[in-house]
Amino acid sequence: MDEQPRLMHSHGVGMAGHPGLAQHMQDGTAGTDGEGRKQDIGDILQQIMTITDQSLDEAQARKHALNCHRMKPALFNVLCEIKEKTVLSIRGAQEEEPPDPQLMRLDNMLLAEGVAGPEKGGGSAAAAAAAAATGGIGADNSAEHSDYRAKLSQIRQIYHTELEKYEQACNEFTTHVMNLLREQSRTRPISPKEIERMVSIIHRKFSSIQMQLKQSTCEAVMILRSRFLDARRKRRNFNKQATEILNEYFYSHLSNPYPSEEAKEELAKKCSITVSQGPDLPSDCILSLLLCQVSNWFGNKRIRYKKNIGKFQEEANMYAARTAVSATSVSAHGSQANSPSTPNSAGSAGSFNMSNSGDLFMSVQSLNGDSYQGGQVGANIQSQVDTLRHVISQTGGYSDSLAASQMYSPQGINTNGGWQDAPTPSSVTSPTEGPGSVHSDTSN
DNA sequence: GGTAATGATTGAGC
DNA sequence: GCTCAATCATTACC
Repeated sequence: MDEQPRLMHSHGVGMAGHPGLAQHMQDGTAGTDGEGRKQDIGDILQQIMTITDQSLDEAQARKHALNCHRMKPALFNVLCEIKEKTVLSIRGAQEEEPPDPQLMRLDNMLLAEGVAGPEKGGGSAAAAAAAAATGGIGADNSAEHSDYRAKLSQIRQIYHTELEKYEQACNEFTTHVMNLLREQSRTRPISPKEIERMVSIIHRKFSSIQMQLKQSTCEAVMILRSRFLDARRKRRNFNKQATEILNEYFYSHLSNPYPSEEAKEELAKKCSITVSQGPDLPSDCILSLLLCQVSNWFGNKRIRYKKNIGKFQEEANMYAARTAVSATSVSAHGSQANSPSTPNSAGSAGSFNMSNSGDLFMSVQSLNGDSYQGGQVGANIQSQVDTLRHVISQTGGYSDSLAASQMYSPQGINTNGGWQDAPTPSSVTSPTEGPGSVHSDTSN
């Protein structure tokens, strides 16, 4: 063994910091040749101090030599003594810490957003809500929805990749440190508890890194969310088709442009509002948003129409004419008996007047006995009645005295500024009401 | 850039 | 809870 002589004749190292070792030397446990032993110990310590500077093979050999050194037990005892003293200072640091509330919050959020935990279309509700809010009536929302999901999925992927990396690195490092400590336990006193403690320290360090990752991920999700959800005011105009459908309904129900929940739903579907939603979407949430859009539209329309009827006249004419045409075709193919206000009626209504109009409404009611939502026939009749009202009001042949103009302009709007036909059955009154009063043909 | 149109929001009233 | 009215904020058009 070449190492032995080198160990024995290395330069000395001061022992001032190791009184325990001096004690060993004094009490003769390390031999009788005090100076020589001192030199030995100095050499050993020097070897230990410089071991990291050496190559791996060299260090390995040196380590082996040190382990086999006859002074090793003495050094080990000294180290044990030192440890006895220092271990007191680190005692108490082993108490288990309660779970970090911030970490719990982050975990919960990531779980709620679908970033952490099993992938089940997490965040799709938010995406759908965002898409519905921003895209609104039209086909764009599904695109936005998928865009949101794609980005969320990207975040999720990055998060999991990084998390995996951290965990792997943590495990590797822990294993490495454990091996190192076990190895070192041959030359210095290391208890399994200490190894355990070291492992927990490493885990804490890595978990703090993980927390940073979680925090960054949460921030990314929040930014993504806000970009979609805060865009609620970033409105988009409904597409032309949707607007036409809504307008058609509005002008064909001008006397009572208050669609019921079912009608709104129907309109939403008609307008292709139905979001192309995944199987995991909460449809009730989407539906309520879409219905809200329809309600908003009608609310805006009613007010704006009422405020400036003249401005909407042309539009009203157009839709009225369109409805009349469609009603004609419907009645041509349908039962005449069921359509008292078919275009034929309209044609004969060249001499349409208010009283007739009132009678007509009553007959419509007696026929249908329901609101416009009551059924297809009722809806057709209602549309035709409203159309007739409008067409009549627009025909120049009528004198100013003709109440039709009062009916249409503003259509069904009472002196209080509201549509006279409150959607309550009680609003259906005697046909002998005064001129200008519009009987509710759409009583709910 | 100015302006009209329009979807959304808000607060009051019922 | 719904509607109205006012308003905001954005878009579309010139």
